[in-house]
Amino acid sequence: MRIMGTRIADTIRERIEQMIVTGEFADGERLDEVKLAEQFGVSRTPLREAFQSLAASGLLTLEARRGAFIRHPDFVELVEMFEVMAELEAMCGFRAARRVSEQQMRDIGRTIEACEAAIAKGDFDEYYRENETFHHLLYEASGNSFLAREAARLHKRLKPYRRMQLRVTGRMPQSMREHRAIYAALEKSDSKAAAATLRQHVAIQGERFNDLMASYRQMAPRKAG
Amino acid sequence: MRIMGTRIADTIRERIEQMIVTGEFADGERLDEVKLAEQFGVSRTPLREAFQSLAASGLLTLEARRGAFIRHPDFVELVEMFEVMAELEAMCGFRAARRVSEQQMRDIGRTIEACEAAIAKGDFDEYYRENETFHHLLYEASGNSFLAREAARLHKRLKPYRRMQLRVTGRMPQSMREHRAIYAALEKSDSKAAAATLRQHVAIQGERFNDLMASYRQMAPRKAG
DNA sequence: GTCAAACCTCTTGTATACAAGAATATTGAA
DNA sequence: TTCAATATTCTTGTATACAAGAGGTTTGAC
Repeated sequence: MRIMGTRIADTIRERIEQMIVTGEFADGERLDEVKLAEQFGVSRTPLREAFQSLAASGLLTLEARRGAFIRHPDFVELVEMFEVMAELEAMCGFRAARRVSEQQMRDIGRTIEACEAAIAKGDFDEYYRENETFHHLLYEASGNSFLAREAARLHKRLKPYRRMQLRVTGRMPQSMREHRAIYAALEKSDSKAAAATLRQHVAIQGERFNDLMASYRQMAPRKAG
Repeated sequence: MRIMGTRIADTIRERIEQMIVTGEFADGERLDEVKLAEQFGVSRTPLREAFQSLAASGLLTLEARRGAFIRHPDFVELVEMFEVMAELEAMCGFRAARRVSEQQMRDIGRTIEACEAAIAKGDFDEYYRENETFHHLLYEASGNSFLAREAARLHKRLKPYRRMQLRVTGRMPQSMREHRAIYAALEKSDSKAAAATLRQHVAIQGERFNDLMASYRQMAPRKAG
């Protein structure tokens, strides 16, 4: 990809995006243009461009003549989004099973081990980072760069809520087993198994559904969902 | 969805979007801010906001300090995009087979007939519109509003290229048979059949691959693909 | 005391002015 | 003539000024 010259608007966009995905804003919160501009030491112009861009990615909502709002998806929409995410990841896995290179397999193997090591250490932030790398490697391994970008985009958008899920105890060992199963499926070039395992890994169903719902109510008590 | 007050930026966005998806701009063309602003009778500000929004949707590319460019996907990327589109539509079909309402089935049936009537009349524009409605109804029938939005988004982005495909002769009867098959699968609540037929219907493979490639070379001769 | 209407303030939307980087033309030398 | 360096022009990026709508507040009537 082409290296872009430094535009303030782009910098601002990334900073705000970071703030959003780390859950810095509450649901329904309005992002004050003048306050943020002041805070970043820029004018409203680049800030508004950043808003536009973020809104198009779905990270915030622009309401005409009312402003930019953080609108967490309601519970139903969140489940819908995870449903699509699961399918995109399954699609990546399906294709990756046939196309993944040896180098990519080594990289994926390494992140799996890093995830397990992080859990052993109890370092959740590191687990989180490594897990993210694991999934991004899978997207790339699909061999479909458009698919990889779209998957990464939705992955980012779900970030605050995935984090929420991870807080739930007891899921880690299961998650680790799934990582291993995905790896095995890729190694055997078993497209269907890779897809099915990934779909299972990401999907919100069974116990995980209840876990998510519980965390969700805690995080966004205003909405019924 | 909330009705938004009239913002010039939004209007401009839609007008430019329309121009893009109807293929009004050539590949690599730069969209001149001042010229367009003049043409629309507005200042550069709302125009630039529209650019940001369009860029985020992938309809144009912003290059820092160089401007907004129409960058048609190269052939490989186009095939990748259709691959994802096929999967999204399959996903919609899979879910729709279980969830579609009777009213929705009637609407879908009507668009199928309208498509066939349009072909009989040789009215390609009308066929095109009705076909678009057919697919949008399917997205909605999936029961997953997020999926429906994402599918519609990609559908829009592929619009110029789908049109290209349709010019190829002889595909229409096959396409019509597929519409009927999709309808039948939905009627039987056969998720797998609905998914498979839709995937087949949208995917670029076999003869269709060659057709697309031929049209593509004609449309965008600069790129090798 | 409550409701409604007018007014005021605050925020967003748009236009314009200014700054800075790209692209291009021009000039000079080899 | 060709290449390179510099100057000029043109376009984008950012800041600021201005316009207009939304929300809240105050005032008045019932």
